[in-house]
Amino acid sequence: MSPRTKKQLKEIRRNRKESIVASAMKLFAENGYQNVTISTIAKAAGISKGLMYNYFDNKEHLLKEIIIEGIRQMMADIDKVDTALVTREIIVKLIESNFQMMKTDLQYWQLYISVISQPKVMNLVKNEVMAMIMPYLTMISTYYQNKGVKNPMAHTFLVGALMDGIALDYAMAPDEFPLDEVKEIIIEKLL
Amino acid sequence: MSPRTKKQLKEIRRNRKESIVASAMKLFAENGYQNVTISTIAKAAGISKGLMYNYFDNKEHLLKEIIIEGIRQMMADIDKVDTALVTREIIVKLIESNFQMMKTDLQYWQLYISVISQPKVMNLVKNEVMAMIMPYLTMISTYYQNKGVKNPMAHTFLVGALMDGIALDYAMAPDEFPLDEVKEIIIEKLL
Amino acid sequence: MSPRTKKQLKEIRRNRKESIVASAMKLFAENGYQNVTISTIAKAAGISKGLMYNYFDNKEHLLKEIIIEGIRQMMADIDKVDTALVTREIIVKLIESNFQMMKTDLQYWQLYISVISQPKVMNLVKNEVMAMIMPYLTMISTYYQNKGVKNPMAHTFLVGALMDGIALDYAMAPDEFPLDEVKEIIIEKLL
Amino acid sequence: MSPRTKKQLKEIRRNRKESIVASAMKLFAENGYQNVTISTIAKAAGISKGLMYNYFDNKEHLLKEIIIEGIRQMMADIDKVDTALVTREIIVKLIESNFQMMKTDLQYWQLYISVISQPKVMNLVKNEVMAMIMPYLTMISTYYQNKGVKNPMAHTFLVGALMDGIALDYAMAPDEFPLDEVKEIIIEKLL
DNA sequence: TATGAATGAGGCTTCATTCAT
DNA sequence: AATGAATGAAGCCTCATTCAT
Repeated sequence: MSPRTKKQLKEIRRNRKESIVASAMKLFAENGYQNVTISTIAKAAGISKGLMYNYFDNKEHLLKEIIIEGIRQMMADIDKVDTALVTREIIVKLIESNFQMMKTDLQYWQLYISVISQPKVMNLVKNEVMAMIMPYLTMISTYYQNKGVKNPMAHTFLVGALMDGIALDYAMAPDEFPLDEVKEIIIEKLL
Repeated sequence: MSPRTKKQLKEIRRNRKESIVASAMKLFAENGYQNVTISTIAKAAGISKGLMYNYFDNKEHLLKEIIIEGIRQMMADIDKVDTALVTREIIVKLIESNFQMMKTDLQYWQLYISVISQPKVMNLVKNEVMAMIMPYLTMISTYYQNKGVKNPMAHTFLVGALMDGIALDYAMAPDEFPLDEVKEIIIEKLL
Repeated sequence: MSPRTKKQLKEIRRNRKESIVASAMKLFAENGYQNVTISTIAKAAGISKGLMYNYFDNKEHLLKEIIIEGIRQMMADIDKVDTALVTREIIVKLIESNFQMMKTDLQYWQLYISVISQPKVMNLVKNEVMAMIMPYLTMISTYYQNKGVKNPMAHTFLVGALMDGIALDYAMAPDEFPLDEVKEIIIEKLL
Repeated sequence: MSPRTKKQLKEIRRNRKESIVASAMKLFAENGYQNVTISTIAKAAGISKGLMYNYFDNKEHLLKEIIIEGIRQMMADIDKVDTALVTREIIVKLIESNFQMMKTDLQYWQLYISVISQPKVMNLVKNEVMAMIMPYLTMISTYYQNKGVKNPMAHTFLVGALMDGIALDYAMAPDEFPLDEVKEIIIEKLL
């Protein structure tokens, strides 16, 4: 029998990788990075432990790739927002995008929260996360500056913390948290 | 030497337990629950590994007690706030208390955050945490009700999430986060 | 294309095998048997991991073949020495051949030494090695006998040990070991 | 029951450590460092895998300690040789000491050989081994200098290599190697 | 013949927990 | 009550070998 073609192999690898990432993301989000073993992920993905290392160098890299992949996907959404202008309208859109993503990608947000709340784990992906967040923080900061508030930086930190806190609480009890109403209050009172 | 009285023994036990909890809390907060060994805690508390199990059934129970003890201590501070009335003044005091505690007990907050952000771990202490937090959430809710806002519950959730988010971000970078300015904005725009 | 003749196929196999052996010998010598993976060898030989097993039953057999092949090659050189006569001149030539090979095939000597110094591994190739070395030991022994020394066998062992020791030390630090001067001393004092 | 006294504990540790070192030395010597697992050593020493790490930081440290301990013990013997003078008599004694040790501590020599012949392993203990050997090499070098040979360094290297080679061959087949006769030849022809 | 995905045993190490003293 | 030696179950990772294609 002849060996599989390059295309076939690529397809196999893509599928496997996706299934590993999906399993890992779910497990990491539910239990925290440190409480999930490679063995568990492998089992959840229906493959052997050893094969994990055919796709990821090690556990850390797996986490990193998941975080980065998540960022990339969400960016694809947010990037429809025009980052050049910083009108109130744009900022509102940004916030709304963020809320929308929390609903859509709950699991990813759970993971994100579980990562940033554990310094040891956060350090693994700090750079990537920062690179992702920075442009938006800059936009918000600019917005408050233009608006002429006394303390634009503090406003920015507040909004950032608020979004983190909402993610945290929403992820903890998605059915109870009144995401939309909270969003309205933010838009009304803080922007 | 005459044998120690029961009372003395009890006193020793209490002191020792406190010293274990103190050591463990510090270590957990600094390094994360998973990265601290029983051995390390014992050394820090000046006792042997084996003796630890004379005071705590296992590592998980130790964590539980620490979380609960931490909340109790913080509540003791807050309790000086009069919970019967819900004037704006009182709520401001409540918020200020909270910010004060973040500064004072940074380490504990770090631990608290890292715990609640992991669903599986959170479940271990959910009931206790909820029971202790509830009265304050009720106060805030009542306050917004009295104030006549359209959506008191959502406001309450927002304030709760905000405090969590601030704790999270402040714990992550205490030197950069403008705690006091943020507090002022909250009082001004959200209360 | 017409199907390759049996002869051609055999030729391909032979070449491939040689290329595997060459790659493996180099890698084993540089890194030690245990520190080289089948995967690495395959890559170095420009073939796939799976195909390796078409040429060698397993890693151990590969080592065995390498050792034996190495000895065969070196013997081929030595064999130009006339083993029928055992004049001093011939023995000197033998020793000089040996020194020459250490320089030329340093890598192989390193491997050889690392193999024979581990009893369990040595046993894998003991017979082959012995069979190939024996004739030369016999020559040396005969030489000392003819020379009328009191203890020809001991002299032979000494020379054998000396050659092994030189290989060992020279392989360990080829730049520092004064191979030529040492050779001169041997010829002068021991032959 | 009261806990064991410091003295008792020390005794326990000393015994255990000795038994581990003995098992490990034997196994390392017979199979080579890389072919012996911690698990095997533990089993041979009659203890659990985990306990190994109560006595040695890791496998490398275990090897190091064994090598160093072996060196220390042999030094204790050799050091009776007066290293200040370098008369022929002294050098002869040195060589004889060395031969004596090969007989007495065969296992250790086997280990030594298996270590120096594998670069990767040798690097772990290079410094310690060099420190051990250096003084004697210096003595020998001085001896040949005093004797006025043309090439004292080469003579020293030769003797060093010879001792290594003898250790190698003797360790490989202790019953066949004519240790004493070889020694006599060395003394007669090389000193 | 040829490929590389896939397996699974096994290696090193850590650590919560137990237990003899 | 107190100690720390001892255990054993994992955890991460590697790699020789197999197998579907």
